[in-house]
Amino acid sequence: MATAGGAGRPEKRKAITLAATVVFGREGYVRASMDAIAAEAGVSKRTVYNHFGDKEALFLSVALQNSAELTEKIRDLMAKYLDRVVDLRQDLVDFAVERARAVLSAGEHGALGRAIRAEVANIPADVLGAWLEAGPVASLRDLAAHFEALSERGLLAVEDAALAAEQYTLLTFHPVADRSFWGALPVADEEVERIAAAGVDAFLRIHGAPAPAEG
Amino acid sequence: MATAGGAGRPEKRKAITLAATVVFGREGYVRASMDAIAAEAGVSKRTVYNHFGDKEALFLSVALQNSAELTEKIRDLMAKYLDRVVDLRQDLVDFAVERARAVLSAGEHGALGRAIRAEVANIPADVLGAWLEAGPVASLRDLAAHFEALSERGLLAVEDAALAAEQYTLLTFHPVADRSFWGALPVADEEVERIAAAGVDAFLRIHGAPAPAEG
DNA sequence: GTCTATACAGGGATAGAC
DNA sequence: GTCTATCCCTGTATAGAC
Repeated sequence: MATAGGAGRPEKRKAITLAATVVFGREGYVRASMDAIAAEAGVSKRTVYNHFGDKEALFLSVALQNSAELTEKIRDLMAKYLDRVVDLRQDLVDFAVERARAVLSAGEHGALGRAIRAEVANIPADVLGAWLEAGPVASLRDLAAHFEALSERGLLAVEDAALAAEQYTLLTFHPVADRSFWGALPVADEEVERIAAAGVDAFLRIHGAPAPAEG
Repeated sequence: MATAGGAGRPEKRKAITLAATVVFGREGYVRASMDAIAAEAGVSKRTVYNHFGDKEALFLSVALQNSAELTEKIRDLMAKYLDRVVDLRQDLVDFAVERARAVLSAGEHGALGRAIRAEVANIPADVLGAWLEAGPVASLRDLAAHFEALSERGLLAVEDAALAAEQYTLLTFHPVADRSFWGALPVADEEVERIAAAGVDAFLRIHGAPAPAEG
């Protein structure tokens, strides 16, 4: 018997993964059909089952992969905006805007995250834990590390870096996630920018370094 | 032909509404079956169709009703904690805790909200607008009015009351909503309290009134 | 030996008929 | 209130093709 998640043409496997990400993201877990995923991937349904066993295993597999990819993408954004900071406020705003775009972009990574959140009650606890660890928790830790570094440089006055990272996310990302229902509906670019700016201003009131004495 | 949403024994209608709220909240829209709702209500499936037309109309009907009820409940909590404030910080913390409980309580109102959020892409724009207006938007407006009043009393220093209301919600409610996935998973009481306290502290750093000069 | 194509068994859903 | 028509989905089986 073919092993679920076992071998096969890696090319096909990749096509299935991508198709499943798209279809699960668009339709949600229950509405998505294995027929539609096979069609989207351009392979036969049997091939999907040979590679992934059953629908649930396929979903969980692409969920974990998606989570890791998104974390990597966000890590790149942090490196771009938070490593060599010159204008802290502007960099925090730009990072917020780009992260919201990356996570909540309609067609891409964000959509699957929404499907996972909708199915959370039906996901085994250990898989959910792995998804969290590879995704949101990892990003939070990365951001906390950056805030700690910025604090040591005197650009922030952060006591609890993990708390600060969460509050930055709450103030700059969640308003967009909320308005768009985690990417299901579009949000105008200008609104994302406005939200980011207001969120960063609030964040700096909580955790900003006191202005350096002049003269 | 029986009018969808028309007459019928109001007793039965109420039982169906309650049953639909429970089953949709527990299973989500797609998984919930009209059989299960009829059984939960203790009526025949035919009666359900006579009262509400079809599955989607039933869902949208209970969604709107649930949204309005939850708003009313939160309004009561605001009256309890934010009308006659003596210890502002404590009252803000208590309100945050109780609101999180009310909205995210596993079995009750919160569960249906999660189902609605999961189905947002399949809900007609006008119904979604009505749901928002009766629910989250109304609560935000109520909270902003309270913050304005507190500001006039000198207990807060709020410039933009709507923004302050949103930030309070972001800092005290969203961390719980996020951890519990909008009520799908339990969150320990102590954690809710810890989050509320940390959120209120951050909120007061943004919008708190400067300490009155003593002596 | 993996993939395609198709057909099919079994279950469950909505919605309507009687 | 039961019963049923119709449809769709998952997962398997049965063929043949590269």
